[in-house]
Amino acid sequence: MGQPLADDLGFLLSRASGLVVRATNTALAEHGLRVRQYSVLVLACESDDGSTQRELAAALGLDPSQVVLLVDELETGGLVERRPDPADRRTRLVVATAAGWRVREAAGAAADAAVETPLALLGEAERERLRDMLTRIWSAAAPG
Amino acid sequence: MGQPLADDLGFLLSRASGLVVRATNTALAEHGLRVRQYSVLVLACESDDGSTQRELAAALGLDPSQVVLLVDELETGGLVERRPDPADRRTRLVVATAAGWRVREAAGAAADAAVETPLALLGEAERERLRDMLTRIWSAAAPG
DNA sequence: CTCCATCGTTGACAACCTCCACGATACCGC
DNA sequence: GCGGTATCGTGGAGGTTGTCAACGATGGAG
Repeated sequence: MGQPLADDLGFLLSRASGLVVRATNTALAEHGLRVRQYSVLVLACESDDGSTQRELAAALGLDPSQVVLLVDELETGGLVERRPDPADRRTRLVVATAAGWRVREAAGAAADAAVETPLALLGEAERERLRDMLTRIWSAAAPG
Repeated sequence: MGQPLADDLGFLLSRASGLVVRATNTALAEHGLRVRQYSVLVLACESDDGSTQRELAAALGLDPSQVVLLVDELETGGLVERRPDPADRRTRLVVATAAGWRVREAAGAAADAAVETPLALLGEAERERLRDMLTRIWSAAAPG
């Protein structure tokens, strides 16, 4: 990390991230979700035939043991269910329920609105550029 | 948070942040520091006449109660000291010691090297642009 | 002098991260 | 088939972080 802390990308990254996560968390609280749970729910909605918990962990950058609890909570809330994988009896496929889809939609809107404040100074072109850079940071260090 | 999770800036931000923080943490471990402590140390080095813990908390985006422990640990390690503020007996000015400067320099080099991997795909011009955007995200929501 | 704001500090509690271990299952070489 | 090895989900331990509410001490305004 170079000279002024204000120029350190790692620091700026984590500070901005903390800010956005905090805003999102309070917005999601009305829907009974935290960001992590919401992320899992969204991923579950995205794959029609379900996702392995290992896949979820890899996509989220989390330890698989964390995903267990998140899916537990979502399953308890009836937003997601674990189905047996017909091709591999070790894995459980996580799929969103109808209720999960509804909550995901409402929570997504709330989260979008909440993030609008911190991102207010960025135009759509810049956001796209930011997305691209953040994705490349991930791909530069992730094994896939 | 819009449709695909991979396009969600909040998610991308926290995932990239986690990645970089993890890499930095392991690099700083050799110097007996964690990122948070390192951040405080750098800020302490930046201000000649010392910083209030409240100022540190605001700059870092942390709760003041967290700063207490971080400064405690740095002080125990002899990297930083709390001086009485001649102008205000409530506050304690945090300043880096000579040892603190040395460790900051070595740790900074290690951290720089560690972050190089995840940032490998970004050129210097892009990094500058990223810095600018992250700073604007912060300033859009921070009360200062 | 009184009332109120601010500073550092402490404590409690939840969330998160990291790592290790286990049983169950799959896969590969033979 | 069979045996060794790898992978999956899960659980637990221990440390770090985030959030919030208090407290005593001090400063500042009226």
